[in-house]
Amino acid sequence: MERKVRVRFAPSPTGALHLGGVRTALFNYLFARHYGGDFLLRIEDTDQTRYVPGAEEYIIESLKWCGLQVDEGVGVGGEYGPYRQSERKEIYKQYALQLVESGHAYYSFDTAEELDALRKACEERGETFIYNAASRGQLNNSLNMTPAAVKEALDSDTHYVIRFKMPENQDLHLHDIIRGEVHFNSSLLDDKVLYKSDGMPTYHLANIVDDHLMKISHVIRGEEWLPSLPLHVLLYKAFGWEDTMPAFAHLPLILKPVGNGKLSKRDGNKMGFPVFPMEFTDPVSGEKWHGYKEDGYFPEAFINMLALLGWNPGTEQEIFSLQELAELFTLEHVNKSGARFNPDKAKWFNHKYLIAKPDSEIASLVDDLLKKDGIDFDRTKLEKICGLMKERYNFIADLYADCRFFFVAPEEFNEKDAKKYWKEETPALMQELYDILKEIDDYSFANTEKIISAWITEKELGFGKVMNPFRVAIVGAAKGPHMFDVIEIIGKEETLRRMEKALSTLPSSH
RNA sequence: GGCGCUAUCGUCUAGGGGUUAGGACGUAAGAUUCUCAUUCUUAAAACAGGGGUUCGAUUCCCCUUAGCGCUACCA
Repeated sequence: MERKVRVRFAPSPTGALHLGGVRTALFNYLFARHYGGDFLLRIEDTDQTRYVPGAEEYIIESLKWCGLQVDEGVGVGGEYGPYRQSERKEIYKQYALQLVESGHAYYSFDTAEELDALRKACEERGETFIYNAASRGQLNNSLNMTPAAVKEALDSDTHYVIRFKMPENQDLHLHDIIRGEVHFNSSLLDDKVLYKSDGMPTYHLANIVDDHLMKISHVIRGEEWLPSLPLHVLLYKAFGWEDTMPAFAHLPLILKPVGNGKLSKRDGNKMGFPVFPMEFTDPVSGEKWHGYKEDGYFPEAFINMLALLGWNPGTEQEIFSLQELAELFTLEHVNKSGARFNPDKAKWFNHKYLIAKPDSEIASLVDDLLKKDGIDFDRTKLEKICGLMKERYNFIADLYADCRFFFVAPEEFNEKDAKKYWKEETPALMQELYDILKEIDDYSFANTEKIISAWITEKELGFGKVMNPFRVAIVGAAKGPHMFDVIEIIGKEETLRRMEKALSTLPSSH
């Protein structure tokens, strides 16, 4: 049976989308692109208590920044909408009722408090309370009531939920594309709530109904859902949708760089790397979180890094465009074990993308920063600077910070470097160099190099003795590219001005 | 506790019944440059443990251990 590939990313708008979520979205996107299918975005907002205003917009913006184009769903539309679960309330109720009628589900009138007490009591006895065939006969539900009593309870104001009637002692051999066969026994599973007393479905019901209705062919989601797989498969069976049930693939989790557990929101601000694609401020707590975007990561680098977390191409290539990833991506190369996130490698990816960018593009990014600082700088020279300097940095902001001396004369000289290179004989030497520089009009690398090298050689001065203090005078510190490059860019006038300042500021003798 | 998943350098991973177990990040050393970086070279660094199966297991099976996940009227 050839079915059109249709996959969905179905986040819950309970806050910002974190790394793991973005990766799930990415894998779904790549899978869809690889097989020429559809990538849908569905918002699973069935828990009104955890709803965070702005989260949905954040998710959409993040996907956009990452370049993951949604084909169908919230914000895009499509023929299977609405794609926001809160707008599909009536649909779920109808399906929940259908399950009750077919005997696959039942009404449960137990209160949360009663159940909590039961769980606690069992725990104290060292037992595990499971709401299933073993216990449902003693509990307050429609299975133990006459039809009339059920009707009466339903008609009154009594709160109720609808639970799935988990079959007894069924061995389930389920298939996961990534993990192969996974085995469960239904006796250890519980009668999960499908329909809540507030009239909303739980994830389990809404998920199955929507995936069915939206003709989803493959469910690619995080490993945290693997324990729910038997319930979901049983739900498909109960509805009689087995033939069109999607295939399942459970992705390995992304773990903290250090310590135990999966990556969480908290790690971001604490460990010095973002966990969110973009900056996010919690509207309730006011807490602000870093984002990859604002921290200076290129979306391509961010995506590339994420793609290699749990997937590999089977070759030694590491740098891929989104396009290439889509061509190469298959679920066969996704691995099973959780991956520790490595912030250093994330920076390295950004470095790779930075140096691969044309100088003109970097220049325009740096120009934005210059404008912010109110500096107007020659664009051709700026491009040259970027070409000269980009190899050294991971981020544009760092490059800019280190290139400031090109744009503005150093306000002061690095004390350590000045002390190291500005020796007793230096002022005289620099004065001599200044006089030579003053006579030169062509400040091209080739010309200044020719003249100054000749002078150094002739006087047997040694390059270090001249170039190091010269650098301190011009750059302000012992860093930066080749000096002839530097003065070619800043030009004669500025070179002489900086020399004058150094000669008048730095000690004339020790 | 119960259930499930997982297990190759510090980290991400390739590989796979016989290999010098490969790459990348990071780390260290050396080389180079007028400085700082870059770059280049090199190095250290792994098959969790125990049983099987086999002529031969890191690879296949079992157990143990460890890690992770789930165990809500959250997703």
